[in-house]
Amino acid sequence: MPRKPALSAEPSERSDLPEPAGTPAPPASHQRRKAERPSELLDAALQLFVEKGFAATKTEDIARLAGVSKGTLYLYYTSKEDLLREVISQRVSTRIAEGMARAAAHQGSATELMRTLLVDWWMQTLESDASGVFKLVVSEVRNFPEIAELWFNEISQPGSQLIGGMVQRGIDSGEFRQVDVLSVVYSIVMPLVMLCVHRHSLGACECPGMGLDPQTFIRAHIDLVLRGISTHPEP
Amino acid sequence: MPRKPALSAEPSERSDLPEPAGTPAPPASHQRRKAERPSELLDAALQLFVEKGFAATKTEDIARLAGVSKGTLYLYYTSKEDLLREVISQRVSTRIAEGMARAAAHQGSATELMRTLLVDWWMQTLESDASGVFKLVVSEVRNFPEIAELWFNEISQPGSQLIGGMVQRGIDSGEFRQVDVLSVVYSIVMPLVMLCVHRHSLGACECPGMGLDPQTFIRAHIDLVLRGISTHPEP
Amino acid sequence: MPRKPALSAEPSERSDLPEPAGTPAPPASHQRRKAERPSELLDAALQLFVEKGFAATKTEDIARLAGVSKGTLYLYYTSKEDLLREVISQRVSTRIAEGMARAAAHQGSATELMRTLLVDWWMQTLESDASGVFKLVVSEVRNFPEIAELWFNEISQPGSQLIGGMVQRGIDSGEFRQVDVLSVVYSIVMPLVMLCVHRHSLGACECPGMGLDPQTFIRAHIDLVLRGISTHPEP
Amino acid sequence: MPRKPALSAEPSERSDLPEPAGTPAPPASHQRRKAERPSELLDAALQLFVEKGFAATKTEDIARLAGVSKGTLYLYYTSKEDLLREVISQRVSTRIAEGMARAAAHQGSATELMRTLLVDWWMQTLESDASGVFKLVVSEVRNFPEIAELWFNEISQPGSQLIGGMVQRGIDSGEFRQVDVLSVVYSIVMPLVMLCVHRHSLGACECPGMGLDPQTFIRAHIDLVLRGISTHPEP
DNA sequence: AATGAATGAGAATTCATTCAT
DNA sequence: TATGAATGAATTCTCATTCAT
Repeated sequence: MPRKPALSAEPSERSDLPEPAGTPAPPASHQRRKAERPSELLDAALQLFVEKGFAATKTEDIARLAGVSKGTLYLYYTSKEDLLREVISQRVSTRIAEGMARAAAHQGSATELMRTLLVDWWMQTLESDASGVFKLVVSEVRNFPEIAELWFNEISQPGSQLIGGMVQRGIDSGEFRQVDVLSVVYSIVMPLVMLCVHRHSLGACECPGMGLDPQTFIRAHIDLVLRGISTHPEP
Repeated sequence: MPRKPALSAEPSERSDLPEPAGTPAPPASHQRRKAERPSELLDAALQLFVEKGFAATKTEDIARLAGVSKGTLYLYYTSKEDLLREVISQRVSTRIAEGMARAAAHQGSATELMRTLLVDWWMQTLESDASGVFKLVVSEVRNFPEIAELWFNEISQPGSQLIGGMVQRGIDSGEFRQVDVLSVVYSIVMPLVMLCVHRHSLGACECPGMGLDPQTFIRAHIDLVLRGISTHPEP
Repeated sequence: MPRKPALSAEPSERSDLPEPAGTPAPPASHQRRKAERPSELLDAALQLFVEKGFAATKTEDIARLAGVSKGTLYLYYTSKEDLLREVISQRVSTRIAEGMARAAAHQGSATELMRTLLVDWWMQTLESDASGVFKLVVSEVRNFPEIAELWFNEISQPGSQLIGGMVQRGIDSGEFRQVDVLSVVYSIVMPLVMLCVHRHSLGACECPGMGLDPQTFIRAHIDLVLRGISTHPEP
Repeated sequence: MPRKPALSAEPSERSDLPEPAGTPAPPASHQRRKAERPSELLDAALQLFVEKGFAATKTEDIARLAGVSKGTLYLYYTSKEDLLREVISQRVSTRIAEGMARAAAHQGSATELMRTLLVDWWMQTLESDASGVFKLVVSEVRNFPEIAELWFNEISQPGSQLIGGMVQRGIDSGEFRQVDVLSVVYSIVMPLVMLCVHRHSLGACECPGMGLDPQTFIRAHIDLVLRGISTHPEP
């Protein structure tokens, strides 16, 4: 029933824009649409679920936002809940994989790795749609136990391993003190997760805001933690 | 038919009966009930709103949990949304006031003040029902702009002032470096807010959990920050 | 890029090429299929309508059961209701014609004719798909007045004439008493119709069943009636 | 929100008219209605299910026919299917019990008993709403296995026992030949069930009809069977 | 002719709110 | 005040039918 979405969350998605002449015609619109629908629906669903919450989102609005009719949604997903599941598991997993690849490829010091990787990764995440998933999960887990499972298996656990691995590397190399790894991971991650959550809740309101830009905050936060665990804190 | 205008949750609600002058008159049991109804309804509403979210909570469930009938709820609150408003503004404000009083009374160093006050306050908050309000606000602000207002005026702003004041005190006294106060406030608060949010979302699931107890985390987190801003970090 | 229209499983679909003149050209297998489509659709529709009822049957299921796609169904029938009409009028009429032919050809006594013809005819009907039509008509006439017309003109009336004719023959020959012909016809037919209906309703359930095989029942029933109207009942 | 004026199909319902003075007021309308609702809904549901079939009946129509709103139906029955179940088990069981009581009380011959009891019972059944249940069951069993169970346990089995008992009584007393009891039961019952089914399907159409009145048919049918199994058939 | 993606009217069910008691 | 039966707008999901390919 649900079509396996099958395509990336990547950009350059959906050009209704006229193709440069000479380019072979795009695949027959019928077929092309079919291939893109699932992803378009997922985008629409994510946006609305994050903004309004699952229960307050109408399937018809998702469909309209994706540019299709009510019925079409059910050609690709069996239910609103199915859509919720897919939205969550599709949008973060790939990002985690990317992070792991980058960490594995890194040559320099743990401190350096963390400073660049964490800042980059979280900045990109924060600015992408994926950041909304954090708010969504936080808001809805208790209503859908299945989400908790998804979260731990596909996101929390691999994520902890990724960051914990970097901390451990620093301990082993003598850069960091003999801290409790897991505790540090949470100290690092929680404010950043919160930043994502914030962006889609209070941060999305007219109101004052927290008065500093995210990049500055992320950088400062990472520095703070690194200084906290470093064996040679810079003055 | 004009709805009773959503009176406050305060006791001594509208006794048209003249109190016997001077006599404290222990309230008759059903009188007492009557006086407590609003608060019981608020407790029930908070619990369910936090657990299921606003849209997914049924007014009937709130009423049942508070031990009254559906209709009764509407004698005290004009609508489900009214209940949401009240729930949010009632449960955190008092706690903030307490914190400010305690901070004002403190004599010793800023470091000392922060270490004790923040740990105590957040531990108590985390363990009380009030912690749920954080999750509730995070989940629902975007649907109810009014909540954002409540939040900033009654919670965020006074809270920032409380903590920012302590940081500033430390800077003035030379205990802390010349850091950006607001940035530090956020570094302090965000993980703690997140802890509250977490407790009512992923933390409420069966799943592994974050592996460390809250008190330890709070203490470690405050220490980390203090070390980060201190002019004389302990080794 | 127009997708090759996903042709049916059949090869060499659709030859626009002129057939070699003069050659009788045994119908290409796909030609045969094409010719049989309507009948296959009717079979599928009958089966599902009888089993689930008209309203609860999905056109897509009919199409699938007939081995074609949803759209194809509409190339042969204008609507689901059209299919219902056709299903009813096609499957019983032929059987009635057969019965009339056989009755006309018969030489012996009315008793003998009825004993053989009725038993044979109803056994064959009961075991064929046609038996389902009785259940279908019974279940759906009230929703489709048109069906009532079909029923009376094409089935009920000719059928009554067929059986009534045999009874009258027996009265005329002195084999039967001066009974009311129509009344006898109904006494004969109703249990047999009921047998068909039963086969497709309660008789199709797991449950105990009526404990006697149809042939025995039919035989016994006919005997009972014949004995009832006979001028010389066998002891 | 306009209150449904709540008039039932019943006459003299809802008397805004002044009650005759001195008459004790009818039970509080609120309460009285609550007590009658389930039965009114069942009546409405039976009528529509029998006429249109389960799938083609709209819950809203049932509600309207019962004089209530859509939502009210769900205060009494959990679903349309629940209504179907109840409709079937409530309307025939009582009639069977009545029949059994009467049979048990009978003193005279089996022949006499059957002639009077069967004719009476089936005439009453045929003319009551209960007759519709037969059509309903026949049309819907295959979609709802649960109905088959209900049918066998609450209707078919006790019914067979009731009639079979009478036949057996006649055999024991020498009135009837040594026939196969069950077979006779079916010969008796099937045309009568069919009569009920017929009344709510083809019999409800404008069309010619079967040309004889039910009472005559029932009488003739019973006579026919009795003559068929009697040891001393009257000429 | 055949396909199957898309549509949208329609049906079952839920739930905030009202109001007679 | 308190109750809970009743309401009906709103929401999810289905399915007959259409139509571009």
